[in-house]
Amino acid sequence: MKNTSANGRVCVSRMIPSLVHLPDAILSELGQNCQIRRVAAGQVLAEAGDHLGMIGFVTKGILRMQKTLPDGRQHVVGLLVAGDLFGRVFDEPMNFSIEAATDATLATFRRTPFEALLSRSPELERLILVHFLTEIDRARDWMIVLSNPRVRGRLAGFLLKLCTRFHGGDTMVGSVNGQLTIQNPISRADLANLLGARPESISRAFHALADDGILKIIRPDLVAVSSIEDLAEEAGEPEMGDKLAGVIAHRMGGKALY
Amino acid sequence: MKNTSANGRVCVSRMIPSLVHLPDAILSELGQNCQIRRVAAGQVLAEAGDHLGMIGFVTKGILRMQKTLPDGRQHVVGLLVAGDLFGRVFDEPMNFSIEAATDATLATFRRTPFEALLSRSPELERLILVHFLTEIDRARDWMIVLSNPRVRGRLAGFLLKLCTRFHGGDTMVGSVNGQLTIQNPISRADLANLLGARPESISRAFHALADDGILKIIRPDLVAVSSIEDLAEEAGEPEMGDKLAGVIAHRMGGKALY
DNA sequence: TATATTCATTGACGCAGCGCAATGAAGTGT
DNA sequence: ACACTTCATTGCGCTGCGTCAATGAATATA
Repeated sequence: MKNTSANGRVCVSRMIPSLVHLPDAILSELGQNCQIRRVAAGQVLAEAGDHLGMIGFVTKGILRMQKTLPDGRQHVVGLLVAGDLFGRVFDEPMNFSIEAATDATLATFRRTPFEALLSRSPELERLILVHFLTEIDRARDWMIVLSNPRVRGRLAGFLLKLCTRFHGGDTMVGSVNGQLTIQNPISRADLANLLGARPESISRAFHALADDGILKIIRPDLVAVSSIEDLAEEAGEPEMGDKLAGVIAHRMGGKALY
Repeated sequence: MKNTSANGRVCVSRMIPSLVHLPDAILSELGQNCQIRRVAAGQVLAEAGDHLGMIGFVTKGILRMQKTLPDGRQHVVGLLVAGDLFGRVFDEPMNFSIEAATDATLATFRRTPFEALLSRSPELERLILVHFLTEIDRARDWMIVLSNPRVRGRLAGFLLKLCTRFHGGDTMVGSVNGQLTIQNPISRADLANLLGARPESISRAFHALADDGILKIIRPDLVAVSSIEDLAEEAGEPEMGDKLAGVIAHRMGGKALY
């Protein structure tokens, strides 16, 4: 299950592109502690309350952070995709459990050596700091999406987010017959937990959007968006529609949107 | 309006207790860039999209981070209380506007010197990093509260949060006749934007909790909690009730809960 | 003191979404 | 080919909350 790379340099900079500008010495040291780990969909990586002894970067697949509430509700507070980072840099226990939403590949580091390295490398610490800063903004952006009073609106907001942040290997954002296609990487149940709704409501919301001509449901996990502007309008972020429409118009093939 | 402290050491460590353990040299340097600023309730400190040229610590009062949506909805993504930090450490524009929810006092630093100091002081950078780590967890915790499908539940969750995080000078958490009293520092309208509801629903939720005997409404901004356990139950976090009940039982006078 | 303004509250009504339940569709194992 | 499991979809009744509107209470302004 675990597979330590022979060459730290290759391991780290290839698996985690965001680290590529770090000094060679740091990369090499990181590589010595790096372990590649593959996990299957549904596997639990950490439970809330655990003292997770590692820091992990997602290199492939999608993880979900969630909390199971006493009343049985399960709520997803965020998804982790390639390039994202999880685990606690310091001593506190995890506040949320982490599970693999799809088959995934991780690059993990034991916490203690990683923290030591963090203390010695201002570059790495700065990089991690910036990472968490953007993570805060993402969380708050996500709160805005979740604040939409209608399930339809939240779903539309999520689909827009798929187009921007969650594109890439797992979430295919493609183009068929000139139409934008979005592949949803997670199940209806996960989506329901993510959007604060029930699976039935998610299903109804999808078909409501389809009835309004905003998208076409090709498969349960694949939709073709007829009008990105209408989708953004439904999400309550019309300006995002114009921005995306421009980007998509100039995009060919599988290149990332942003 | 602005008032530069003569003695940096006093300014910084007195205004921002969390910095007290920093080396004297750093504190002194911080103090040279520190400006104390008082803002009145309702004042706008920054708009979304602004390149705010400063880093600010809240020393008194409450700020709210919010976004005005194209459809007119206004959503509060978080409150900032004494000890909290706002502004962008690096170059990106603000994603949210910041307004004073109450009269407030801030300790502000010009961004560029602050960043330079950050680069030279691993201690400060570590402190900031840890701060943002806890901020992420708070945002996600808050998402859990907001995920509660009923307005009553979200309100109960908010009141619990008042007991833990938002205690202190502005949010009086007191004890009258053996009952826990909670003073709500923000208006019904703000609360509605914070909890994703309308002011009328907030009002109804308060009175519904009162009808169920969970709390008594003394004034619109002051409630006496009859049973912290019931409140936690309503919020969907019964274990939090037990924890708080224990803490409150051992608490006398105005000492902070946590 | 009288008036205006802001905020909290309460009522009436309609609708969106939840809960439960049944059906359909697709994949898995024997 | 079969049952079995998992997931998506659809129907229906119920309820919480949004919406619109009016009233009350408290503070500010003249």
